[in-house]
Amino acid sequence: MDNDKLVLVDGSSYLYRAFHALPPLTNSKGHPTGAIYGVINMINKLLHEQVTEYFVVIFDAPGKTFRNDLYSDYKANRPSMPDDLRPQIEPIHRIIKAMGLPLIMVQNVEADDVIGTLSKEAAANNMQVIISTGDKDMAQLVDQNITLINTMNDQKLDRNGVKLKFDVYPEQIIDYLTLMGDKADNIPGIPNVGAKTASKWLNKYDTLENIIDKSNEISGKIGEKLRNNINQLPLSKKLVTIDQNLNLGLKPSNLKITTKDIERLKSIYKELELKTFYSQLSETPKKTTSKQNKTNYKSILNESDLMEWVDRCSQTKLFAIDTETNSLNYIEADLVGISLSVNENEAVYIPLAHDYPDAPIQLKIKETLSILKPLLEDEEIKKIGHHLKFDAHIFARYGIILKGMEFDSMLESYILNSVATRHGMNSVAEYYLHRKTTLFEDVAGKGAKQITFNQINIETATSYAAEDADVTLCLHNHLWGEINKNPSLKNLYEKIEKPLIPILFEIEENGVLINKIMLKKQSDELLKSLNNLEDHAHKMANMEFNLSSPKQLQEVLYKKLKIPIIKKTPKGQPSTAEDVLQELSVNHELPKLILEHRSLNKLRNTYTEKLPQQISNETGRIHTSYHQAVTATGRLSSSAPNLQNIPIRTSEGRRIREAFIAPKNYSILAADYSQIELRIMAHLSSDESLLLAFSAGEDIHRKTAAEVLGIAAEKVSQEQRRWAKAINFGLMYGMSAFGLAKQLGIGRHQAQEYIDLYFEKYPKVQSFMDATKERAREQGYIETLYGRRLYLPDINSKNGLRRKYAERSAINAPMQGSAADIIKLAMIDVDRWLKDEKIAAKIIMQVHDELVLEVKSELASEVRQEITRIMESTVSLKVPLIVDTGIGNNWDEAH
DNA sequence: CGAACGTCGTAC
DNA sequence: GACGTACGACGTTCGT
Repeated sequence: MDNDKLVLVDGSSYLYRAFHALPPLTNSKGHPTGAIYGVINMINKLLHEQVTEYFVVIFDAPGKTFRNDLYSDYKANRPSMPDDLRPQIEPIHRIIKAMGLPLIMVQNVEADDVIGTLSKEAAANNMQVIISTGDKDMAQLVDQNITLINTMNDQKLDRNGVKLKFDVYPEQIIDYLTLMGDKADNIPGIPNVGAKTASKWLNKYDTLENIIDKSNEISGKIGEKLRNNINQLPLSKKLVTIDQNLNLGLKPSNLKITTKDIERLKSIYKELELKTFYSQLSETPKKTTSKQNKTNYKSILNESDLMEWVDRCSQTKLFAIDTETNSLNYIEADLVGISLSVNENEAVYIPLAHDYPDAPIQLKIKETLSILKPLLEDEEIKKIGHHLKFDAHIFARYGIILKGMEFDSMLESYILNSVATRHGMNSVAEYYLHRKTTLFEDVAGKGAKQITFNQINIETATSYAAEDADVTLCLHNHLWGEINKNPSLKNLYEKIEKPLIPILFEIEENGVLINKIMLKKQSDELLKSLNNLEDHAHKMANMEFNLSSPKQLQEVLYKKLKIPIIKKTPKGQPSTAEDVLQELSVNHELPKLILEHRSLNKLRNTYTEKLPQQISNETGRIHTSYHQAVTATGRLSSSAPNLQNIPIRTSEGRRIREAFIAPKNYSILAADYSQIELRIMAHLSSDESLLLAFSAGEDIHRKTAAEVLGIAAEKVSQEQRRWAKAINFGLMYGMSAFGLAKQLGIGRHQAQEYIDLYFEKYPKVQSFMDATKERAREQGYIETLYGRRLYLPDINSKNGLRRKYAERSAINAPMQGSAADIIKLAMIDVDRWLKDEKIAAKIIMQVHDELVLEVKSELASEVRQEITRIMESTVSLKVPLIVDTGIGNNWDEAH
C-alpha cells in the first residue's frame, strides 16, 4: 500500500460549513435539507478531485469527550446545535454509507482525534494523506506525508503552506494555539495574545517551553500577562492537542471505498426530494476523468541527470519548457529554475537559484545555461510553453535567444475560444482537462506574506514547477488536437499568432525612450494647477473636501449646493460623471472646476508621475507588456505601463507624447491605418455606395454626410459632418438612437431620422448587421476575416439586457477583430522586411491601428514609403486601405 | 489592513 | 437600459 492515498473528510466541519453557507432549504414536507445538500455536494466534489481507493468520512459522536473530563467548561460557550441542523445528520450518514464510503464515529473522543490517529498510522505505512477540513487546529497534523485541504477555498496546506499561513511550522501549531487560546471552544490562552504575538514569540523562542523559561525576558504589559497566566497553559495545551494514539482497531486498509448502492440512494433522494442528486444518479456516468495518472516529477541536481534530459529533448525534437523566476516583471526577473517535460505525467525541475537557509547545492546557473543554450537556440528543436514570450525574455537576460517557439498553449486556448476561460495555465487546465493544478499562491502565499520562488524549498518547488511543464505539454496535446479539427483556426495560429510571438518579444525588448525630465516638469506644473483648483473649489463649497471622491463630491454638489440631480449611477447614486458635470457647468462654476481638476489629476497620476517610475534601470527605456490572449476580439492589450491609452485628444494631454522620443540620430515614425474599421464594414457589407465613398479617397465623414443629406460635399457644414461621424462610429458599436441623441445633444426622434436616412442610403450596411446578429444567434459565435471566432454565449439569453449587450458585441466584433487580424499581419510583413533588408529601424509600439517605429533619421523617408506600401498591401479588400504616416523627433510630432 | 468592488477617464 | 474593446487610478466597503 506504499504510495496509496488516503483521504480523510472532517464531516463535522463540513456539516457546519454547509449549514451556514447555504440558505435554509426545506422540502415540501418541511424537512430541512440545506446542510444535506451542501455536505453531499462537497463530498462529491472531493471524490471527483481526489482519485483514490481509500476515502473515509469522520463525524463527532454525540455526547461528552475526554476533554470535558479534563476541563468541565470545555466548549461551554458553544450554543447547542441549531434545531434545523440536527435532523439532517442522520440522512447524511445514510447517504454516505449508501455511497459506499466508510463512515466513522467514535465515542468519547472528537473527530479530530480519529483523523489524527488514522493519518499518523497511514503516514507510517507510507501512504499519502489528505485531510479535508475547515478547521485550522488540524494544521498540527501536517508533515511530509500529510496535507490539509481547506474546504473554504480549496487551498492545499503542506508544511510550507502552514508556515505561510500561520507563520509557524506544523510542529509549533499546538504551542501556537495554546498561547492564543480559543474563544469558540472556551479554551483559555494568554489574554491579548493573538496570532501575531504567538507567532512572533514562537519564531524567537521556538517552543512554548522556551517561552515559559524565558518569560522574564518579555517586557511590557504583555509580558506580565504571560507570567500571570503561565499556570493555565498546560491544561490548554492538553485541550488543543489532537490525540494521535487512539486505539481504534482499524487499519487504513479497512477504509476502502465499496460499491455504491444506487437503488438505496435513489430511495433516499426521493424521500428527501433531492432532485438534483436523484437525476444525477440516472445520468450515464460522466466520462471518467481518466483516473488521474500518477505523476513522476524529479529535481535535477547534478550534471549527468541534466545531460540525460538534454539528450531526451534533442532527440524528441519537441519538449515543453517553463521558467521559474523571482518576479512577474520580465524586465527585472531573475531565473530561479527551469522545468522540462517530454512525456505526459513526467517532468523535471532544474533548480538553479534557491537561496533559503540550508538550501541544497544546485547546478550552477551559468554552466547549466551554457549546456542548455544549443538546445534552446535550435530553431529545429520545437518548444512548447504556456506564455513562451515571457520565458524568452528571461532567457534573453542570460544571453540566450529562445528559438523554435512552436506551440504556446496559452495562445491555443485563446484561439479556440477567447472568452470561455481566462488563459492562464491554471484556468485553461481546469477548463479543458478538468485538472486542478497547484496555484502559485499555494506554494508562495499571497499578499504581504508572499515569498518569491527562490525562497521556496526545492521539493515544493519541484512539485509546482514540474507540474507546470507537464500540464503545459498535456494542454498542448489536447488543444492542438482541437485546433487541427478546424483548418481556419489552425491557419490563424500558424499564420498570425505564432509568428507574432517573436515580434512582440522584440518590440517589448526594444522599449521606448522617454524624456524623464520633460515629464517631471509637466508633473510639477500640473501639481501647481491642481493645488490652485483645489483651493478655489474648497472656497466655492465653503468647506474642505476630496475633489476626487465621487461620494464627497456628490454630497457637496447635491446636498450642500443643492444643484439638481440629472442622472443617477446604476446603483442609484446621483452621478458625478463627466457628461453630467459638463451639463451642470453651464449654470454652475464648481462642476467646471471639478472637471478640470479631474482631467489634470488624471494626467498627473496616470502618466506624468507613473511613466518615469517604469523606466528600466538597465536600458533607460520603458518596456510595456503586450498581451496576446486577453481581449475578446483579437486585439492586443498593453500593461505595465499601458502604452495604448496615452492621451492625444486634448492639447494638455498631448504634451505627454512629446516625452516619447527617439535617441540621437533616430526619428520616430508613426504609421496608422485610416478608418480601418469603417473600411472593413464597407468590405464586409459590400454596400456599393459605401464602397464608392471610400474609393473616392475623400474625407469619409463629409462624404457620408453629403450622401445621406443629398447635398454636395462642399456644402456640408461642420455640424453636419459631426453628425455623420457620430453615426459612422456609433453604428460600429451598435449604438441606438438614444445613444446617438445623447452624443449629439439632439432629440431622439431626430437621431432616429438620421439613422433611417443613413440606412436608406446604405441599405446593405443594415442587412449586414442584421445578418451578423442572425448568424451569431444560429452558430453562437461570429467570425473575423481570418476565421477568428468570438463566442457570444448571451446572444440567446432570456435576459434582455445581456442579450442586447451580446448583440452589440456581435456587431462590433467582426470589425474590431478583423482590424486586429490585419494589423497583426502587417506587423509580420513589416518585421520580415526590416529583417530581410537589415534596415536600421525597429518597431517600438502598436496601438491597435498604428505602428510606431524608431528609424535611423537618414532612412526615415525611405522607410516611411516602404512601410506605407507594406501596410497598405498586406491584405486586399474591396476598398483601399490607406495608411497615414508622420515623422518627428517625438511621438507627438510624428502625427 | 488587504481584497474586491464601483466609478471614473484615457486610448482605439 | 441605451456605445464596442481594453488598463488603471482612486475611494469605499467588506471580511479576516
